[in-house]
Amino acid sequence: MNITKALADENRVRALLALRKGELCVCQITELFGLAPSTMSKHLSILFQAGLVASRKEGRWIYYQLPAKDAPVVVREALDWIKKALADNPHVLADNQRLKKVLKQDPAELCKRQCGK
Amino acid sequence: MNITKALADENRVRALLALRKGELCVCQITELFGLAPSTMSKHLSILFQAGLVASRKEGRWIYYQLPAKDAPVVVREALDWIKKALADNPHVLADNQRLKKVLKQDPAELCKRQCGK
DNA sequence: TTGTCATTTCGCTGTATGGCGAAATACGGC
DNA sequence: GCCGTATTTCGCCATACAGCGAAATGACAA
Repeated sequence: MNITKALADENRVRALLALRKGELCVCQITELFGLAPSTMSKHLSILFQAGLVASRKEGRWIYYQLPAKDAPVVVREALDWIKKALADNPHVLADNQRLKKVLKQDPAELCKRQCGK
Repeated sequence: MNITKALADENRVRALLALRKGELCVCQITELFGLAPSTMSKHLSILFQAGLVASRKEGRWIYYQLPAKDAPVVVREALDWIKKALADNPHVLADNQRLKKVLKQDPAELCKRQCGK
């Protein structure tokens, strides 16, 4: 039930799909969706509690990523389903495009800009 | 997204699992969960709009059932996932027991009792 | 047609949740 | 230690949604 509730919000699902290509720092995800850092943080925490993402600390940055292969079957199948179900969703496709641009920027500068807001 | 939202509510998921063994009339499902008929009706309508259940009219009764084999892949996989993920959920197991008792009763009498309330 | 009964729709209430900004926390650099 | 910065937590507001009962709808029976 944790999982289904976590998947009920569009932004959270889109965040999961954005992580397909590899881990992202919080400020990158925040930039990608244009939400407030506090909002994105809460979303990520909900995904984390559901076991749908893992996180890794590196200095001041926290990177979120999809869980490893040894994650529970239920989790992996949920993620597989989400990917298949929404791969051609227009929002997700647009996210892919915007993600490329975000990745081209220096994470440090992204973060600084967001703190300035 | 319709689907994930529909699966976000515990009563709706449990209703889906209750339909595994075969179709049920609205009053049977209502009896099973002890909710008001109007509440159960809304839940079923949400599941229906997500394509997660089908319905069949027989006289005054409306029977809900899991969708047929020709349902979209996304729907079938979502249902498979739900079944696997919650098969050993205590609520679901208890539902199974209560469902047996409900099925032993005459549907007509169930309905009559609920309207009386 | 009138009545009865199963289901849905409507109007309402209380709670859950997404959103933000401000304050708190955590961590590297000075 | 103290400052700057990334992230989270907290307090608040607006909206979404589950729940109910009452009224509306649809369908058989008399």
